[in-house]
Amino acid sequence: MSWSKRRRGKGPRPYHHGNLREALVDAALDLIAAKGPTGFTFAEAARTAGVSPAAPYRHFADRDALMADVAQRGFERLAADLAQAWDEGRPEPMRAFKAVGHAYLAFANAEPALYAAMFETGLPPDLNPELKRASDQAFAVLRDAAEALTARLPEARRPPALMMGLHIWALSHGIASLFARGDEARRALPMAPEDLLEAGVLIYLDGLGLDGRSDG
Amino acid sequence: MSWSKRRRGKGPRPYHHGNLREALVDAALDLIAAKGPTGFTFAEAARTAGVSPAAPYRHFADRDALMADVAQRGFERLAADLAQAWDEGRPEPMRAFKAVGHAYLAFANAEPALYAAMFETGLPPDLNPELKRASDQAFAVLRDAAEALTARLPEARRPPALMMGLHIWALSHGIASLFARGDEARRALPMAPEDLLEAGVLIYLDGLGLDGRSDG
DNA sequence: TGTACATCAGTGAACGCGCGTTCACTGATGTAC
DNA sequence: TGTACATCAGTGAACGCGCGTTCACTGATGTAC
Repeated sequence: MSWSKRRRGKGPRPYHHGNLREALVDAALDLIAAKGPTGFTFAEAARTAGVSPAAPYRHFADRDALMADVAQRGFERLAADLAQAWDEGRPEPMRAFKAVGHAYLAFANAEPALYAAMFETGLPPDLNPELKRASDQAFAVLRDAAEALTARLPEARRPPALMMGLHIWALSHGIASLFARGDEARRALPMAPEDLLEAGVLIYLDGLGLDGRSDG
Repeated sequence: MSWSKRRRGKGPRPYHHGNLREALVDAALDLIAAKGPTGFTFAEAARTAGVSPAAPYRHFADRDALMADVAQRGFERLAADLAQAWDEGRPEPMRAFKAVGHAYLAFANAEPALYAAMFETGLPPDLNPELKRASDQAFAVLRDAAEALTARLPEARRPPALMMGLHIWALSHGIASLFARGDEARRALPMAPEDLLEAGVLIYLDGLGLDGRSDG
């Protein structure tokens, strides 16, 4: 319940809600958390936000539009979290890179509702330009980090940063969606997902000829 | 449409369907392919199978039970495909291991409906014992293959086969669910998903000290 | 080979329900003067 | 400061619809004798 503040007033609800768009997004997040990204209706989101079933149509064309908005916010948040963890490679690229991995899993675990909206709605990722841009922006952090790390390698043995970014994304997403998700579809794992990811990334970096243990 | 044969007769449908359970599973697969794993109702599956909305209750307690059955069949098929690709490491473990990776992606791509039923229903993976067993059985192939490969390494540098199996599964699943899925939620990729996976696995194996190019 | 009967897998009507969406409306707010 | 009015975000009733599930039923099948 950390994503934003909720209305706390106890008096009669005013005729104008004031921020229904945000309230609907919050309602969607609560409902996704409770029943999954496809387990509730547009009317239910309205009810959860405390308005009539017709009210949401002032803000969203339909349920998909609401979900796309939620997914977009998710990618923006993920991009921000990853960028903060990476911090342009400070204080040291290898250490920052590991922080990015942890940030990815932490996001999936802390915000299962957002994560589900981003990856499990079945909506096409380029449904609208804003959604695509937000998604690209999140991936760009991984790609930039990969670029910074591979720059250490002699050009002949330097892998494409795009490919490396995709590998890291796929491994992170695979671990997140199988083992680190915040809902009951999470699979049991005899270790911490973070440790599984870090071990995998270290082995991968070794394979590229980058010493993942170089930061001590 | 490869998963099983369909009724082809054109005459009036007999009172007894004959194999309604199978027909409902087929219907579910068609509907998942068309609308996603949560985009249809129990009644719609009945209609698709050509029976009254009450008929499915003779075979499944509810919609979740039908979906769990579909998922279970999916894991059984995946386990069989992976086992066939691995073929106990023949003719050569490294080559067989790559074949397993390709088989994984081929499955996700060829059977998006099954894949979605397995991983995107939101149902807990241990909803029932048969489902869990089928799922474990599929993973066991990856684990066994990892065990065979790591056995080449001196004991001191030998990673746990369980961990290695999980890494391979997570990377394969990540690539499959982001880039190789058969529906419109697939993300564009500037290369073949198979190549992305193979490159990633090769780098990973290099990192373990296994020469992934050893089979020529 | 024929028949009586048990079993079983379907039917189809029925129920109450919540859905998505539309519509004319109304109450609150902001602003021009 | 007061008032008229445009704008806007909500209401709530209404519609037709398909849902999940239940029920008594019926037609087909298999088997005992």
